[in-house]
Amino acid sequence: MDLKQALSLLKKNGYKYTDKRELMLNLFQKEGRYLTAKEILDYMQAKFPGLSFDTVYRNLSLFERLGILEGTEWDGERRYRIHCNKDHHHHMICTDCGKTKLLHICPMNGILGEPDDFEITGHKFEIYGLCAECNGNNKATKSFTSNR
Amino acid sequence: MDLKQALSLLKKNGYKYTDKRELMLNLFQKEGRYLTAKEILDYMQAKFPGLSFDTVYRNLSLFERLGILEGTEWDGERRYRIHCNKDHHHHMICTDCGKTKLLHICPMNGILGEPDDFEITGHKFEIYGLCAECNGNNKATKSFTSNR
DNA sequence: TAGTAAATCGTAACTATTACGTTTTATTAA
DNA sequence: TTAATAAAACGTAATAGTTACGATTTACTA
Repeated sequence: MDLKQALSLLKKNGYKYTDKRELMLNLFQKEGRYLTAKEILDYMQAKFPGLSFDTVYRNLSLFERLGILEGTEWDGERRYRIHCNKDHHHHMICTDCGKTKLLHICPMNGILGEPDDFEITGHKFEIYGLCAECNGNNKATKSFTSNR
Repeated sequence: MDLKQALSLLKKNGYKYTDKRELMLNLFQKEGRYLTAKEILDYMQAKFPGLSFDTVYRNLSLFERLGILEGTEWDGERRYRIHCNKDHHHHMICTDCGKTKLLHICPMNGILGEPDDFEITGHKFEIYGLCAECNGNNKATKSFTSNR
């Protein structure tokens, strides 16, 4: 998912293209990792000091609904990243910085037939850990690339 | 995990056996499904009107630490169930009532070797859906078995 | 360029969870 | 059996993440 696709998705569904949304999408594009609402707000307030959580959360859920972002949760906090354009995939996730590695395996392939007394609506497979940078306690690598 | 095991685990680690803990463990034992802190509090306040969230949460985290309970999260809420004594397992979970089915497959077996630039610390594989009872919108089945 | 529907602001409310000083209670040992 | 004490629970407040809402601003359209 790149900005052009996101833009046309917004337009197609009758949503407006604002400078806040542009900055937010740019951030996700640039980082390509899972971010928390707080991280997003902090980053965006550098450019838009008055930006509120309402705007961040509203857009996060809109973008997720449109398939621009994909979300998950760990350590009791919801996180989002730009949607990978792959058909169906899972992630290996660094729980420290949110960076991901694509997994090319889906455990659902090993589930033989749906049990007749249970209607499957979804599944989750994620591997958690520490990427090389975070494992080395290199705190500097956790900041936004734009701040380097 | 049954009550006797839980009891000896508490004793062995120097924790007290109180009537609140007994009721709480009984509830998990009897239900055998994922419960939220709120559900637990509601149930227990029938017997102990003054029971506080502090007690519920404190014991939940203690029981999880001791391996008496196992926890997960969905719909933005943390949930716990009595620990299955199986070695390593995953669950198919009814997101409506919290009932589970044991899965005898672990996707980690399909991961060939650990990538050298990522230290794996954990993983999560859960299948979500609706059990037969909840799928039939039979709301009555969602109450505690003790209240039937 | 005016109208309007959506987005944002500023802030409050809500929910889940954690924290803490005080009181009560289970356990241990005299 | 009782006294000592360490843990548990109570009552309540604080915190964190998220959602909600009326008023204002802004992007889009006709």
